[in-house]
Amino acid sequence: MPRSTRRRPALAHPATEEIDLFDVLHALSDPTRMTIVRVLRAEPERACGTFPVDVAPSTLSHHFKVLRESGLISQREEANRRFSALRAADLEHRFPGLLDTVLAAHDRTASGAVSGVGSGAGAGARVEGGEEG
Amino acid sequence: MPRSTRRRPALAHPATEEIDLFDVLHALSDPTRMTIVRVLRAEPERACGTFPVDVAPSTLSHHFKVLRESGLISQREEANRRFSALRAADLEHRFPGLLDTVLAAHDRTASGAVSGVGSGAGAGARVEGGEEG
DNA sequence: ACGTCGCTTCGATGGATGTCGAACATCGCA
DNA sequence: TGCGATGTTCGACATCCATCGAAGCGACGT
Repeated sequence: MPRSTRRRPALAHPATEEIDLFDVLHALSDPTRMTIVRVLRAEPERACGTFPVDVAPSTLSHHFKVLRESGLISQREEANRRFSALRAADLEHRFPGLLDTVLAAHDRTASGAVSGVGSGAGAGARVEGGEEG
Repeated sequence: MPRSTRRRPALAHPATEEIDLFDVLHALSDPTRMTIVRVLRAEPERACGTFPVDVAPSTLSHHFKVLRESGLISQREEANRRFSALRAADLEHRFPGLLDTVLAAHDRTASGAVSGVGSGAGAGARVEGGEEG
């Protein structure tokens, strides 16, 4: 048995045509998850623990699961790290313009919120999502 | 005191600039409310009880309240009837293209679900599309 | 080998949510 | 004035949801 990176059940992602609009809207209606999506939109990939959100690891894991099962993100395992990426192309194919428009709407609301995205100084930097609990 | 059509506290609507994206997304993430919005998009105004949804009157009232407080619809009282209308212009002003894009996404998923609601508006309000990797 | 790191799963918890039925208020009509 | 239509509010209820802490598991460094 290969002891490689495949012990746990392979991460389940919905196919592009299976992506449900209500799931997407629901996933996007949470500030923490919106922050994650926004960060992911500025970077091709990122490890789970490096997002500028202020929640417990278990909570973060839950949010990633919601995002993944909604089809918004994909996750890839590498060693003991899990990298997430926005399924921008799939989303664009399934719901043209949706992601851009929603993200633009959020930008308009909280303009210039995601600090340090792309600079690698994300850990510790807080964004606008996370204190509403 | 004129005991005319203003006994109940006037219906509270958020100002255009007060409309919250998360409230809108959450309101739209419910199938019943999505149906209401879709119907309203094809008609300028409609009485509450005339929507093709299959829920109890009290439940419907709840959904209208959610929609109104999210800023998606406005409600006007006339006699003992309450007419609802989509705040399309306000939404467009606040979040350009959002409503059209979300509705188009839903049309794409379940085309022809709402009886009598033919896709009326919705053409080309797309914002800067095309960017994914 | 042992401990640490990264992340998940489990169990619990408090709050929000969708749903209903019953009761209430307003208006129009006979 | 009484009744039916329209729609709301209230109370109840089951479910979902975001959150946390504790425990577990695989990978890696010392």
